[in-house]
Amino acid sequence: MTTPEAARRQPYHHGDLHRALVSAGTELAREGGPPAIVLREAARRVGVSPNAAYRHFNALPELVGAVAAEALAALARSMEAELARCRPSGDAGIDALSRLGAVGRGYVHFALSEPGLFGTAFTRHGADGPPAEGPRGVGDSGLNPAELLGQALDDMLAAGLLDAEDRDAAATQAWAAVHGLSELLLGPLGGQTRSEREAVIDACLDLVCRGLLTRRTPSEKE
Amino acid sequence: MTTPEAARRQPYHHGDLHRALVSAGTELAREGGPPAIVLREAARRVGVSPNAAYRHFNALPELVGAVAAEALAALARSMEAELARCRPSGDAGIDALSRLGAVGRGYVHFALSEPGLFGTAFTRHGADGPPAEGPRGVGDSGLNPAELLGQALDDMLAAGLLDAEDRDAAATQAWAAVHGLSELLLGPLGGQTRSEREAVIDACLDLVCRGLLTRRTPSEKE
DNA sequence: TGTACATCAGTGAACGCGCGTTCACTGATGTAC
DNA sequence: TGTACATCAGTGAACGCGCGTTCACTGATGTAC
Repeated sequence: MTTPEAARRQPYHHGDLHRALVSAGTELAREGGPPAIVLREAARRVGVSPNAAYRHFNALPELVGAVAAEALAALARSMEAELARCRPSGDAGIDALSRLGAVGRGYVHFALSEPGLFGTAFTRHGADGPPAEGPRGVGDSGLNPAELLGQALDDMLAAGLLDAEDRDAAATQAWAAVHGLSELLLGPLGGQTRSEREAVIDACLDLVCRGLLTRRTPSEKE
Repeated sequence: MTTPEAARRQPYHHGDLHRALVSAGTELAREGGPPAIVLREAARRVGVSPNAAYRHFNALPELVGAVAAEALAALARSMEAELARCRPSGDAGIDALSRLGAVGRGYVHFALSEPGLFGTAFTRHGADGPPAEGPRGVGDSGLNPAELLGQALDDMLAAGLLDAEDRDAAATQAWAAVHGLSELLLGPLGGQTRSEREAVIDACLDLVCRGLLTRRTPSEKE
């Protein structure tokens, strides 16, 4: 009476092929970085013919763009996870600094644990198409990585540790430091032990904090 | 009597095909980064059949490795050019800091002016083969980029601006900062004017210097 | 409640492309005698 | 000074591969009446 289970395993309509293809593409990116995002292989993994993808994406770059957004979201979640480990100390300044450090650690840890996705998040060959509908690349907090950093810097502003006019420059410099450290640890500086890496990360975050703090205009030191 | 010029334009033996292929590969990398380094296209540009390359390279990754060394050398030369603009002030400390800044500026300027080569210099998929014969990736001074940075840090040591025990960490942190800034300016922070970029670069180098200087153990402040 | 039909979401086959690499070969070079 | 011959550095043709993309198509869905 009933159709054999084996025969109905693959219904003609997939249901949510768009999402499935993005997931498969994300898995490919995780395994081999941006160049591994291949339309035919994504379709193969989903169990669908290659051309079916063209119902959901105009062309490959659009899929790559969607995967990049997914990678950015994963990065944001890694930063949020590190932020969640911060315990309030009662001192606004100490808390702001520890949150800034958490943001940076979450960033570098993500790069080290998911190098393929990390590379994809900042690929320069994503979808040059539409500017995306709705928020993209955001974590559970609804903020993307850049916004999470911005929030930490706002905390420092509120705590009086940073001048408002230095905020944007501080964002660039902090981002550059953790991004460069990530790339270096994945490349020319690879092959360190876990504890060596943690020490290097801490030292780097420390340098950024000291650099930001010593920028304060002397007249405002309290 | 003489063979027509047109007929002898392409002698059977090229003369220095190895070097010619590396040059062509470098040009490809300049135009499109690591993925643009394609054996067949390099041979095409040199005017030779694709398989001729196999007299000089075991396989593609070996050519990529040779191009990466070329890219590192170009990076070293950019750093040397910036170093050459430093004029001695008479004060060893000021000179050391200005040389450190020059190293960093040369690095970032190279990334911005030759993004394809910059990406190739640090590609993680070079020749996994022999460890290279003789010095590779060195500039006119005979030093590679990492060694040029090391030299600048040694100057700071000599000037009493840096503790010996902090040297290696300082190298990592300075490298990370300029490397990350380079990637950011080429990617998510692209589209700035020339003067905006220079200001960002100066601010970033400034942060690194202040971060390094404030690390000195208080007891040794003179 | 039933049915015709527009629309949607897939399939199967094929296209042209450029790639890395290998085969058997040939033209040029240089060295021993 | 001349010549045989080993060696070197190229050629031409072909291989198999996997890719992005397009074509005409068909099976499933849902809606108007």
